[in-house]
Amino acid sequence: MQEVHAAAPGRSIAITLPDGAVRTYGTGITGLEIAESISKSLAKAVIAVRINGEICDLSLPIERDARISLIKREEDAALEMIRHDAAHVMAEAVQSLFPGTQVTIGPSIENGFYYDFARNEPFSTEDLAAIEKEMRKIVEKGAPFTREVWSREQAIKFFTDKGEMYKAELIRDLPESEDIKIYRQGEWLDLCRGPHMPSTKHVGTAFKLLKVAGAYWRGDSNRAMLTRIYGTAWRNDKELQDYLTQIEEAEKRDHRKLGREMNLFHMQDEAQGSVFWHEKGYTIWLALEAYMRRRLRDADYIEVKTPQLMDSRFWEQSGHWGKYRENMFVVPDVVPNTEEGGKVFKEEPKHFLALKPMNCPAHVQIFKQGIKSYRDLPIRMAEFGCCHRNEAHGALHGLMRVRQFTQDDAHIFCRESQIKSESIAFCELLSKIYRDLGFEDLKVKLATRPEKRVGTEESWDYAENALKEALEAAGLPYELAPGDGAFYGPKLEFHIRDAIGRSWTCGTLQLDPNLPERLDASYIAEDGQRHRPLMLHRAILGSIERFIGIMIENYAGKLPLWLSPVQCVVATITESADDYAQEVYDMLRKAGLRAELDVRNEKINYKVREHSVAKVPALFVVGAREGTDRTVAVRRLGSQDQAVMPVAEAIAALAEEAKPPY
RNA sequence: GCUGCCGUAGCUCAGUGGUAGAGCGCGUCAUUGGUAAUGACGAGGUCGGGAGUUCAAUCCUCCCCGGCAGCACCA
Repeated sequence: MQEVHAAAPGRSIAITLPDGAVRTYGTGITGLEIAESISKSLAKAVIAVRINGEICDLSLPIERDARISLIKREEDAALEMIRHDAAHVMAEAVQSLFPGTQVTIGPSIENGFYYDFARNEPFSTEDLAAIEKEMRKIVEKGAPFTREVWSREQAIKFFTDKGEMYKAELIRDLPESEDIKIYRQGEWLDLCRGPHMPSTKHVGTAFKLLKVAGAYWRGDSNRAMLTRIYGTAWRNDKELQDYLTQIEEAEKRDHRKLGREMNLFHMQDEAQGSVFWHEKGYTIWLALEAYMRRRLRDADYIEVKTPQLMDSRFWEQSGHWGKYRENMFVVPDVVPNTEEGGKVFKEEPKHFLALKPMNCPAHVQIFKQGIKSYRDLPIRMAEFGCCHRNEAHGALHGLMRVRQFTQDDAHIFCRESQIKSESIAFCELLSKIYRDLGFEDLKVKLATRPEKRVGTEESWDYAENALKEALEAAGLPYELAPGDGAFYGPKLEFHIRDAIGRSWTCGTLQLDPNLPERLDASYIAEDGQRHRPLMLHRAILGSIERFIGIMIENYAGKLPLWLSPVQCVVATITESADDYAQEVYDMLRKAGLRAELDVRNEKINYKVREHSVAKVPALFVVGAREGTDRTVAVRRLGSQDQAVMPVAEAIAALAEEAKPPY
């Protein structure tokens, strides 16, 4: 809030600068005037002022003693303002080029900004060039941003009269306590919380409009679809260029592109959202799964396998039929009609089966077999469970969002007193695994009690605390996501970013006291009575499909040796080395390595290039010399040189390196 | 699902109201080479599907399917 403090006129105030120096000014002094009083060059460079920690307009009169710091363009804080101002400039440009377009909201975002417009005919990519050109004109003009405070009625009337129904709605919804602030830039004005830089000129030239997309008004799919224009903006052209290059580089890592190039998997229309794993991709899968099994076994998990297809009665009990059905694939339990050209089903189906969207209810069924004692707890029940979810078409995305996926799922049945130790053990297991798999860009969120919830405050305190302590014990930094927990319990979310900067949830830990109740799971405690176990849902990779996708991008396709589908290629230089190459290849296979033999009639340059492009980590080149000496010329991916060494030694070294992290 | 853009050979893409072209890949032949593309020749496409306009549609219009980006959803 840029509050204008009431103060006696003519009084002087003490301004504390970041270096601790205290200067005295008359009340109502502005950030800009302070800058001018220090130096002319500073006054020129400064774009905003931080007053008591809050970023404000340079023109805002300061009425009380304050700590201030002047913000220059070079600072990170400036970026956000450049982007915000760019959004305003874009809105002005759009309204001048396309009269009748309504403006709505336009914030700065990571790497740029957007503005949502309402217009009968949505914008297309072709409009971007013209809008950008107009923006440059506005920036060039350099109209000052000036701030006004209007009365609510005046503002609503003004925007309503202009036909700006969205702005009027925004104003109506502002809390009574808030000033209605209007920022002018030349002829144009907008409702805005601010702050802004001194003029449109300060936006600079390092911006670019990137894409157009639809976006719902107020993020609500029941409301109007607006047109959103995205742009990026930076301090200078170099930063802009770097960013654009970075986007290009990221696109090269896209797992969908690499998956095709490396022959890992494909997808096709007839099975949208499901993956055809090719041999090479499935090799990665199997290696990863085998690694996970070892980790799970060591952490005292048991592994199970549960049905794909279960009766709707079962899903009614679990609650999925009521709450999750729209995401489920439902199959009528009827023998199909075989008459040619006839209906698929002769009779209206009365009974239905559904493909499982989750593994938890099935795990509870296994838990319920026989009578469990408190001595059996905790039971850690794992499954590489294949689930189907009928995701919206627009949500599907390569391996990241699919309709059929396999979770490294597990449910821990335990008593309340075991939540803490189980959560700690889980976080430790997870961070060990993420480390092994090469993940550093990990974001952890602790989602706490939402407004609508069940359970007592004490149980929430206990559960949230348990998760917090688990994170701390595992040394994982985290952010709070207040109110984002499930209605039945708090949860941890482990987010990993993909190449293009999108964030995906992989691991998760959720506390669920609800499902055991619904499905009537119990154990016998010391008191001889039946008690409800608690359930922890947890996954580390999340979905194996998604995780492999993220790994491909994380490593830009250059997977560590133990996960590489082809670990070594033996490539010959001349035909005379064919027999020896075959021998080397056999030795590699015998050493347990995934090898290929390339005796094609091609030049060595060609072979080296091809296997490098295919991201094969090790290349054993053999010619006549190597055959005679029983050596190989080892060339590693990414290296320009090669090392000639005895074949046995080279294989032993490679085999050693190819051992999984566990 | 919503908005916009897109759909041409296995891949990346060019192109035109008169039923198509390049590079890579693939095949054959020649070449036997020393660490990121040897050369020649050849095969390969109902131009996503359907309907309409037209003497004529890959091209224009409409519908459908799919992909991409964002939104919504999801975790």
